[in-house]
Amino acid sequence: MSVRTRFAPSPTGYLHIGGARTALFSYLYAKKHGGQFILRIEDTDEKRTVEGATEALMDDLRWLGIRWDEGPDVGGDAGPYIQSERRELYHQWAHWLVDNGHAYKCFATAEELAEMREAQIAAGQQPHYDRRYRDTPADEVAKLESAGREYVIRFKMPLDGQTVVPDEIRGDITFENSQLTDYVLFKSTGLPTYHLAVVIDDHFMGITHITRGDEWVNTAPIHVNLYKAFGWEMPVLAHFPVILNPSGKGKLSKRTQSFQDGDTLVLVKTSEFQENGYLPTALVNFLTNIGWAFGDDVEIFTPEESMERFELADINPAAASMPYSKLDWINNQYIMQLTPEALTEQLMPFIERQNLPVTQEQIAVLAPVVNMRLKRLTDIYDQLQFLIVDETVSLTADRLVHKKMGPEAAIAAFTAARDFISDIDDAYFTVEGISERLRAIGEIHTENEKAGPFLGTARLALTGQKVSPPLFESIIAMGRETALERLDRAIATLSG
RNA sequence: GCCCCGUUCGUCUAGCGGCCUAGGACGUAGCCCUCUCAAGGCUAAAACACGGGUUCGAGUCCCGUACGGGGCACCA
Repeated sequence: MSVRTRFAPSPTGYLHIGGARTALFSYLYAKKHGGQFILRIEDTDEKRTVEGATEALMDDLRWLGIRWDEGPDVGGDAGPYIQSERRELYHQWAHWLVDNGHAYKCFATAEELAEMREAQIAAGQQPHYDRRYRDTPADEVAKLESAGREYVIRFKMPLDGQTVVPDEIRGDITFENSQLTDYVLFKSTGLPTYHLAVVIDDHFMGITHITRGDEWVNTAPIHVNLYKAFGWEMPVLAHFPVILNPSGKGKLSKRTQSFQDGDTLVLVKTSEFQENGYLPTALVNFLTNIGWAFGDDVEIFTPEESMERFELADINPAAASMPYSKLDWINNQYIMQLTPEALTEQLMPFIERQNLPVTQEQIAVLAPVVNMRLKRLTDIYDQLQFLIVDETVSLTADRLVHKKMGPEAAIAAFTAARDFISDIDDAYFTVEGISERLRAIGEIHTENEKAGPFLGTARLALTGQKVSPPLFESIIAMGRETALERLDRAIATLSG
């Protein structure tokens, strides 16, 4: 039988980075075995369902390159893939459980339950449902029902003994049944709770491996007992460790927090990563490295490569925090792998978004030399600074004179450079065409015949910055006119 | 509080009883390269939470303690 896994988010907002990793691991595992990866939307909580969230979730998954074989948009033989469209099925099986003695109707009202909890707490007990309707006689139930009383359907959990949850990552986890109670399977609203829906859907969708975050470990005994009650074969279970805040304190927040630099940044929805200049390929690589390792000391790899080795049993069960600085490094590695053309293409939307006065041609000139300077695509803004604002206007003479050159030599060098750039043919106004000569000019006019000092002041004169992208590329990017204008200004400043 | 899970450099991890004087990566520091900044190369500092067992031998197995995380809804 082929492996089938699923990712089953609730449509309550954007894809959380932890959810993205859960989806990714599930996807990798299915694909490693040539199986299917299914997307299912769990919208049984009407109050929390957010309009448009399903589309947003799918967009985020697509952006990451995670493709599902069956799902709400593409369909499939086991559909529908949205739980709210499967009400009949849940209703039918919930009542099957009641009819077969595995579940019962509970007529307790919310106030009644609240009262019960208060009393338990006052008595120093753990608050828990006291199974008050578990053994209500059939005629009594019928009476309550015909009186129009609302009810939920609760599962008859075993009263004693143990339930063993076999987990692919952690091994067998044993729970004392006396610690558990009769959970609600079917709400008075006519919709199932997660526990009922997940078991029914996973069964009828032929899911072979249930993969999910480990916040579900404690409720897994319900699922195990439900499978037993239904007489269905239990899929393999794997609970992934949670991702912690960068500080290592607490679960990565679900709230959208503002993007901060350094260790404190906490990002949530995937599109936030996109907006902040991360490549999906890099993010996927990064995420795969949390809780799982490629092996052989390899850090950079494609999803296809990781698929060959990916095993659920190899996942590290310990919670991990997000190593964001490593994300930046990986992102930079992927940016450097891009061809200049591909990088230019990635960069242009960021230029357009900010409405910067920079052309695609200029980006293309700089792409090959700024790629290793970009941790994030948004770092391009810093690199482009000299094209966006002209800071050379505020330069003073003393800043344009290097101590190894002196004022005379500086003027001579700048003049030579100006004349050269002014006279050169268009065909030679290229990085190759100008670099050798400009370097030579620097060497001639400097004490120790090193080009460094002149190139440093030239950088300042031409970009207005002490730090800039490589000088020759910057000159070509700004164009002859701008370069001459700025050199003239420098010469005037030095002469004045 | 109760129940589950976890604990290797600051962080992500390798390690599945002897190959470990504990390996890699990020980050940090230094050096080299160099037109600045990067990138790249080299080097350095940096960890088996603690206490008991088991064993000829424990980072690796068992128990306890501490700490961390998760869960205790008609939410998922």
